[in-house]
Amino acid sequence: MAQAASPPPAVRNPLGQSRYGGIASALRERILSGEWAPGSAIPAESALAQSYGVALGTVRQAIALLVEDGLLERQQGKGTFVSAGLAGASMLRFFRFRSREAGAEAPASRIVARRARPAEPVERAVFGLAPGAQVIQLERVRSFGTEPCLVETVVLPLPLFGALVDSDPDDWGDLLYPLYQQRCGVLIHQAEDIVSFAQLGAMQARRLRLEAGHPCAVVRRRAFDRSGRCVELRTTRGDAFAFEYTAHVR
Amino acid sequence: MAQAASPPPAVRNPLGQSRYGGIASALRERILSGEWAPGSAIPAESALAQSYGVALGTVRQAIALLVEDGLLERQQGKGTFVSAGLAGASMLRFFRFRSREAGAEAPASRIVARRARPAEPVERAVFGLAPGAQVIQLERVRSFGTEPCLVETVVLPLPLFGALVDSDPDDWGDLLYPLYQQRCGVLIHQAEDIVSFAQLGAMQARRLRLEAGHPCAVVRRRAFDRSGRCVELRTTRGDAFAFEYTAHVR
DNA sequence: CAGTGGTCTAGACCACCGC
DNA sequence: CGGTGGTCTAGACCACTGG
Repeated sequence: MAQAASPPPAVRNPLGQSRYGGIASALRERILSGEWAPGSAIPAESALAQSYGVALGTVRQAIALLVEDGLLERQQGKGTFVSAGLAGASMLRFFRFRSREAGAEAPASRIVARRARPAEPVERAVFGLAPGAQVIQLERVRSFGTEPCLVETVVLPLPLFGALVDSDPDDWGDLLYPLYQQRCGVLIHQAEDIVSFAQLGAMQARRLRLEAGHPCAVVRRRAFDRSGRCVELRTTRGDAFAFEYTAHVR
Repeated sequence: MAQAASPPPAVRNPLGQSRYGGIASALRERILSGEWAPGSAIPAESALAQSYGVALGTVRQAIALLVEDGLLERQQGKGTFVSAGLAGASMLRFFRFRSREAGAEAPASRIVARRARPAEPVERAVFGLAPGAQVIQLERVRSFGTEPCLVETVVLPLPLFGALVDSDPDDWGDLLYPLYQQRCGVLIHQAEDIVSFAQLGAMQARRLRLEAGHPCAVVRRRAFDRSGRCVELRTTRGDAFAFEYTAHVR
């Protein structure tokens, strides 16, 4: 019995879904809607249990689902917090450059090109864009000190990232993901990388101060926001001999 | 039932560990000891709860831990089963060769060398071997049809894999992990891969029908059994330009 | 200290499976 | 149908965090 008073806030559960599943969905929507900012705490389990009219354990199962999704994080004795998303320089995990000693790890970033253009069919598909929609394409060089180490091509769907068109890239800082969040309200939540090897083209080689045809590691990334939409396509290239990637299998 | 009365079977919990943690450890030991064969069912949750003298929910939490570890698998309405370990061509789940479309089939395997030798210091360390202990080293070529695509060097601690010394490699089949399990009772449970880039040596190049110095992708794998011991070191090399590796980021 | 999440209990009923 | 895991309840106490 018990759904308590009468209408618990928008949880229609017995539709093929468990009650905690319904509560998880409801919480997910409230998180994505921005009701609780990333990094802030959601109400206590006991409060949620009461407001949804369920037992504590049920709300705990709902939260467990969202924790597994990476949307929430628990902290014993403190509370349950909205995840702050993928932080900084995750791309550098893949590359080991000798400039590893110094404390300041993130290499500097320089935008060398930016333009808007019509989305290609593949891009329309992954971004879910209508025919005729546009994308922003960025070319970017990352360097340790005076030494360039990575070149990147970044493609973003225009409707979402329009704020980037009008601002000065020199003000963007070294990391894109925090920029996405602050300027465009887009929080990168997870990504899929495909690693392969190729040879540098003339332009890329010049930017990296290597010869054309030099072996390079290529990381093609699709990045997703918290709702699972793909919101960024990125291709990163760097010296193959400086590349190393660690993965855990099951 | 039985053990109920007073002393639950060997669960010393209030020592920094939760009760379900203690039960999980106890179950882990019983699984690793072979009390229940891989693929078979463990006792029902209710039976375990009774025999350990705890509530159902507690045993469920213990089982959840082992499921997360990959040691157990639940099946609704049927039971909880001991995991059968990393199945067949797990190596190829994560990297593949573009020359092959749709081909989910494992490439054929040919052992081209096998010898026992003293373990090097690094190997003694990762395998936990005593000074003077030996290892088996295998050289292996994997091919699609008549076309070789991968060369592998596999190093195994001898005490565990002695059964492989006396048998004929032609009888081994294309996959090593099932062989380990059937001949040596070793079940590979998880692994760590390190991907990097190098150039082929003369011998490797000849086996792959490429020129020496040709760019190659290198995957160094450490594989672990269910108790977390490292039981295999493997280095796989193949044409860098046919290589592709997929990884999920958080 | 009060508030949070973490652990645990002893029940109940449901959904699924195989016979 | 009986047995399994899956969901849910309404309590209780513990361990950690912060003021």
